[in-house]
Amino acid sequence: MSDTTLPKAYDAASVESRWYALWEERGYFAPSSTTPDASPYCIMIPPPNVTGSLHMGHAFQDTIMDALIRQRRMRGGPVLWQTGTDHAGIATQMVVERQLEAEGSNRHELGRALFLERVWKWKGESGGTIVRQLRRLGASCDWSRERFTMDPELSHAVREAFVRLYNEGLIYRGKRLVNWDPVLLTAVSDLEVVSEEERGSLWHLRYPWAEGDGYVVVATTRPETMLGDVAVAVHPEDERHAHLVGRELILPLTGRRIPVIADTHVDPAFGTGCVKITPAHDFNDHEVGARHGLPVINIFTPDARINDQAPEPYRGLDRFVARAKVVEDLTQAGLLERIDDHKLMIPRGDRTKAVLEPYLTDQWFVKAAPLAEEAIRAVEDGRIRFIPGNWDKTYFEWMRNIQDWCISRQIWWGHRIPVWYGPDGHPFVCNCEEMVYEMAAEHYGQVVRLTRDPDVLDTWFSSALWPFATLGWPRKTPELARYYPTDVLVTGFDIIFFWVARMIMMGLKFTGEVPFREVYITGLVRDADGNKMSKSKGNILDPLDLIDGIDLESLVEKRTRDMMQPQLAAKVAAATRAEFPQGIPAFGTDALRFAMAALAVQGRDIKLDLARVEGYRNFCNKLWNAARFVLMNVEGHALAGPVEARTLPDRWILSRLQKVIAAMDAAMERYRFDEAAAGLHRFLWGEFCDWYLEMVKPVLYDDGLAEADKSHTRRVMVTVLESSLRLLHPLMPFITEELWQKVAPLVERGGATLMRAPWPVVESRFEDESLETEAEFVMAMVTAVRNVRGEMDIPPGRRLPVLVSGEPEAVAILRRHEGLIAVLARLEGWSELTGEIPEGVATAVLPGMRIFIPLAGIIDPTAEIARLEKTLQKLEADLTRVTGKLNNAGFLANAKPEVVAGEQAKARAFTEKRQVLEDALARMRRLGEVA
RNA sequence: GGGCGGAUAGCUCAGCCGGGAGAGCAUCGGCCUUACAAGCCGAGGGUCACGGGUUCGAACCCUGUUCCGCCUACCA
Repeated sequence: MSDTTLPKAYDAASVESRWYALWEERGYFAPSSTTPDASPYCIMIPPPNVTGSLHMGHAFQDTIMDALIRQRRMRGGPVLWQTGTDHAGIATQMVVERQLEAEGSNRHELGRALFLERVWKWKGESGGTIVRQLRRLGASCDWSRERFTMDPELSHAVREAFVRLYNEGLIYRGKRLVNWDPVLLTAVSDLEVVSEEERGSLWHLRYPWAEGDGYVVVATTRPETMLGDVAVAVHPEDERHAHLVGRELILPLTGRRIPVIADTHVDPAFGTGCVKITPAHDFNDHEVGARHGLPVINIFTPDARINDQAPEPYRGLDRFVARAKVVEDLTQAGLLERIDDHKLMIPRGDRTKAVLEPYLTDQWFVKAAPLAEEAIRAVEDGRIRFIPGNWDKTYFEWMRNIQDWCISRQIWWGHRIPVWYGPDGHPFVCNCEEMVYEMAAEHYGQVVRLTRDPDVLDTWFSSALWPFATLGWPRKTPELARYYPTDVLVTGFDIIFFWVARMIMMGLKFTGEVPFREVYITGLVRDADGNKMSKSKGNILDPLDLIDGIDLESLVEKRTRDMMQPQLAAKVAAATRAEFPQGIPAFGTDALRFAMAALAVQGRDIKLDLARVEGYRNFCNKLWNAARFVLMNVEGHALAGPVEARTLPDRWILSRLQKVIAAMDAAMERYRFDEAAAGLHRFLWGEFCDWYLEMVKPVLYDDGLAEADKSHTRRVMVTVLESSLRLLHPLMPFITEELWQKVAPLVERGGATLMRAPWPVVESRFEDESLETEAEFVMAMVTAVRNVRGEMDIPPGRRLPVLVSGEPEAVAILRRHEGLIAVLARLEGWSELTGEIPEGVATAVLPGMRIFIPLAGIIDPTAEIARLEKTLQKLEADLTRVTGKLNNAGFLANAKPEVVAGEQAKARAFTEKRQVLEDALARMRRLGEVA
């Protein structure tokens, strides 16, 4: 097969497999600059979970990042797409713990060191998956700079950040109520709590007076916590209860005397207006207790069993068992007033789904408010811009009410907190383990044993440093100087608080600058029904399965494997069989990427429509065949020198190309990837293929035409294709590279890779507005004839003669391009109408021109009458609307002059067209009667 | 409770600064026209959720309502 011959159909798999490895091998992903004064451009990838695998959200966001990166790279500046992975503390630890459980072991049996060894081993085994998948997407990130959040360099940055914040008093340790996961046995931050409404009960309990008869009724959704009650509160202005304040109650089951206190926290309108106060197990109660100097009685063990603070019968019981027993015992004692059904928000851990408990423990916190101040300002004054813009409201809302951030986790996989305690518990905080002993020796005047804090840091603490830590911070590296602040962050709204806000706080704190100038917030990728994709729903799609295709059985097996809730497997399997009876065909990476871009509408989630992906696979094939056509038609021919457009098609397509380049630039600038994709699709398919290549055929196939003229057309044809490939490359890297390698050398543009070819720029000398108008008229003429042909069911092969009459300019255009029009409309010939309109013609009307197609003998008068009536009907509606406007004095007085003129022109054209159609209709009716 | 977003063709979605409602898919009709049947040429299909307002003119601006989604919040 020669260089310029392509297979008949595009085969994504064979093309894609060739290019990525070569790009990577040759170092094309690393920053380099072809244009010395071009400014640097940098995007930090949101590091995916190192042991995770690629999902649709990654495919979506990575496509967008890669498109931005590839475009900027082609523009010539140094471009860095910093990549890497995250250690995902809790998630990864849980996976390994589950493995141990399956082996009948657990992490405590193994011990910390061996357990960590085991996690590292798991990271080594499964850690390659997601980066391999990222490569399949064509992501052109700089693998030579790949980072992992637990790399020594990054760990050093994490410790450094901790030490600096600690020394400034922005990190502190304190005994606080935190959200406690009794399954995982660790504290989690507010953000890791997912609260959802669940059905529960509201128990109304009677607390008897210590002195005298009677009781107070309090309501609770967690009766077991009454064992830790220390007071009952009423609102200070609640007249019903004012006289009770200061009296004492006997807390049932414990016998403890507890006071009635007054606090504004109580909502007098709710329930009885009396609230039980449990400072150790409720965030609000904790504050109330603190205000009133009440004791804090913790009744739970870390795994949420009742501890020894509670009466003997309850000790050791699980919280829910204890709940049942408390309720039963109160019932026995006649102290249960009633039970109401009640909907309430249940806080669960986002990983374990366990019901969390407010729990009193020693934890490390970041004092967030001072950091938030500057972070708020950065968005207010525009140093950081959210796209779409209204996300800043979400950001401000959270930032202005920010709570201190609990950063310590009682797990093992993560950055260990750089704090050591002396024999008396004095903390030594230091980035370096050796130095900390010197610090301690100095403090105590002798060498002492130190114990390191056992906890690790919240994963997001290290993620917050990602933009600068990956560039070498705290060292002052050239990379940091060059690429920081980075240009744009592309991420989902679900991690604005977790990650975006914290990067901004930390970035400003440690570098004095924002970590990125823009934040492009993407929507979520949902399934065809609009549901969030999740393993438990069984509606996950693996991007690679859209790329490579997958048969039904494998898909079912994949979706039902390793399910957290195996009982759902049958349902998932059935749904999968119903949705994909044939499995999923292979669409290829480029088609998937193009679909992602086309669907990337701002501020909206994506419902993934596989038909759309399929459509863009077809687009790949279309492009492939267009290139095939071009190559076939230039093979063996010399191309003319500089581009010189002589013919209407050549001049038209070049002019259109300039507009597409401008539109593409504008769309990418505004992060309107949907517009970018739609614009290229329309141009290449709807204009280049449907019209230009068809218009070129009569030129190339005309034996009477000089070779020199054909040569110019060939040049234009290749030039436009070559430019289009460059424009398309950011969205469809593989097919464009493959084709460009064959096409570009023909116009002396070849190079080692399209990745580093220059980005197209508008050449205004090719723009030609009036020529475009003329071309549009030509196309309208062709369409008009085709329309008649289609409606009349005249075989496409049948050549038709036409008669025209019209304004001289219109006829002149027809005359100038008669050959072209004849081929495209399959005309036998044309002549200007002189005299009467013959009988039995079909009529088409264009601005300034009437076209009559003699169809005597083959025309069906009934069909033509119907066609004309239909056209007329539409026209009448248009005309009524337009004349309505023109008869409106208000419109004439207020509308802009050009709008009025436009309406007047429309009215004239519509009136003229109506006349022609009415005449045609009359003639056809006569013919119908004769027949 | 507060905030944000959505409702446009059968489906998925565009519609920019207010000025003749669009695309892809699906449907219908005709085509193996020598790049492409993963294709070509045509066609049909819309009470722009509903009510009011502003305006000469509203899918678009204002307002109210309904429905759907998401985020957020301390009602025991």
